Amino acid sequence: MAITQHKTGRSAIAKGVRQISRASIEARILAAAESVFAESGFSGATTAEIAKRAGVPKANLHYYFKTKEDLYRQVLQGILELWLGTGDQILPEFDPAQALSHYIAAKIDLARQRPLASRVFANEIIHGAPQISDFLQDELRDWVDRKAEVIDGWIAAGKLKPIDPRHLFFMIWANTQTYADFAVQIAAVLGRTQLLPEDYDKAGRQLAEIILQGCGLTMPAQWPPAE
Amino acid sequence: MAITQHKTGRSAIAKGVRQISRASIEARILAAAESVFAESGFSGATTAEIAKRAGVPKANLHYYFKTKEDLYRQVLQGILELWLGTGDQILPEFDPAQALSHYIAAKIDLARQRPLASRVFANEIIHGAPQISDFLQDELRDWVDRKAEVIDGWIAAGKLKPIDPRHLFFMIWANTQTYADFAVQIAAVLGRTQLLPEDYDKAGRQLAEIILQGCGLTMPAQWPPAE
DNA sequence: ACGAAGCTTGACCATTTGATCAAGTTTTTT
DNA sequence: AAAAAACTTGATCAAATGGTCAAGCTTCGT
Repeated sequence: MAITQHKTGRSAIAKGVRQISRASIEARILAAAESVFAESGFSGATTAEIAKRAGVPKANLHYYFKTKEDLYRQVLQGILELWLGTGDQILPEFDPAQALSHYIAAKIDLARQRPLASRVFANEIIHGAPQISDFLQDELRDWVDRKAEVIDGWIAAGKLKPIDPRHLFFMIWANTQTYADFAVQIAAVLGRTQLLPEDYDKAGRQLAEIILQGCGLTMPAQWPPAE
Repeated sequence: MAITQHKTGRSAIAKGVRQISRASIEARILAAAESVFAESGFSGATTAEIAKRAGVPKANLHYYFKTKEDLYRQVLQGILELWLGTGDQILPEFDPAQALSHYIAAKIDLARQRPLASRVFANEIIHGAPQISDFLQDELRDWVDRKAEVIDGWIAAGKLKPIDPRHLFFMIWANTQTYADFAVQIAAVLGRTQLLPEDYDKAGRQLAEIILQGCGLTMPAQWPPAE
C-alpha cells in the first residue's frame, strides 16, 4: 500500500517527472535504510544517518516516510517477499535431490547477494519479531505446511528417508543465513577480512552434500544446479 | 578484571558483608542486563530498564558499572566463556560419531538453557562484532584450528568422509543456535507460542542424524549422549 | 497562464537517556 | 570510637534524536 494517495489523472505509461523521481528517491531511502538497519538494528539506526546515506535532508525523509517505524516496516516488507520467493521447485513432481539442492543453492545465493536483508530479518526475529509475527504465523507457516506435505509425500513414496520436514527447513534456513548474518564470525575463523565467492560456493556444496546424504539422497551431477 | 580496585586486608575466606553483597548485586545486574540486551540489543537497551529489572536505582547500577558499554562488555565476556566451554570431546582419541553427537547435544542444550546469552551473542555478531572481533580472530579461530586438526586426523584415518571441518562447525553452530536466536520464528512455524522440551530433543536428534549420516557416520546407540 | 498540489529544507522542539553529583548511610579499618 | 572507605540514591544535566513546521520552490492540471 502506498503511504500517501496521489490523485493523478495520468495514464500509467506517461508518468510525470514527479512519479519517477518519487519512485527513485523512495528506493534510495529504502536501500539506505536497509543498510543502516542491518548495521545498527532498529533502535540503533538514526533517521539522520539514513537520510545522509540516501543523500536527502532528514526532513525530506520524513516527508516520504512518516516515521522511522514506517520506514522499517517497508524495508521488512520487501525482505519478506524475498523469503517466500524461493523454494519453487519443492513440488511433488520434482526429484527430491534436485529440488532440495536447488533450494539450498538459492538460499545460499540470497545470503551472498543480499546479506543486509538477511541481517535486518535476523535482527527482527531475534528481538521477538514485533513487526512480523503475523507473517510468521500466517504466510510463513502456511508456506511451510504446504512444503512439508510435499516432503512427506516423497517420504511416503520411499524417495526420502523419514525425517521431520519442518526441522529440515529450519536446518536449511539456519545454515544458509548464517553465511550472511554471521559473516564476520565466519570470516574471522577462516582468517579472512571478508567472505569470498569461493567460500559461499564451498559452503553451499558441502551443505547440500551433507543434507542430501543425511536424507539418504545422492548429490545431483550438476552443482550448482542450473536454473 | 574488576572495575574498581578495592583494598581490603581480609583473608579470602572471611569475606565481609560488602564483598558478598557486591558479588550478588553485580550478578543480579548482569542477569538483568543479559535479558534486556537480548530483548532490545545494545542500543535499544536502557540502563533504566536494566536497573529496574535488577531492582536497584539507576545511579547504583552506574556505581558498579561505569558505563552501559562496560556492562555490555562484561555480559559478553561471560557468554564467550560459555562458547569455548563446549566441545571438550573433540579430541583424537575419541570416536568421531560419539564426539560429534556429544558436541551437538551440548550445543542444543545451551540453546535451550541459555537462549538469552545466545541472542546477545548473535546480536553482537550481526552488527559486526564491534566488541568481540579480537575474540573471534584470536581465541575462537585458534580453537577451531585445533579442532579442525582433530577432524582432519579422523578423515586421514578413514574414520570420516572428507569434509571441510570449518564449515562443519559453522553448520553445527548455525543449527543449534537457531533454536535460541530464532525461537519465535520456529515456534510460529510449529504453531506454538513457545518451544517445548520435545522440540529441542527432536531438533537435536534429527540434527545429529543428518550430520552424522552426512559425514558417513552412524548414530551412537544412545541419544542423548550420556555425560 | 495560473492556481493548486506536491516537494524541499533549514530551523526548531520535546523527549529520552546515559551519566554525574552531592549529600547521606553503612561498613570496615585502626 | 572515630576516621576512612565503600555504598546508596534522588535530583539533575547535556547530548542525541525522532519528528514538526513554515516558508519557499517545482510541477501539474486546466
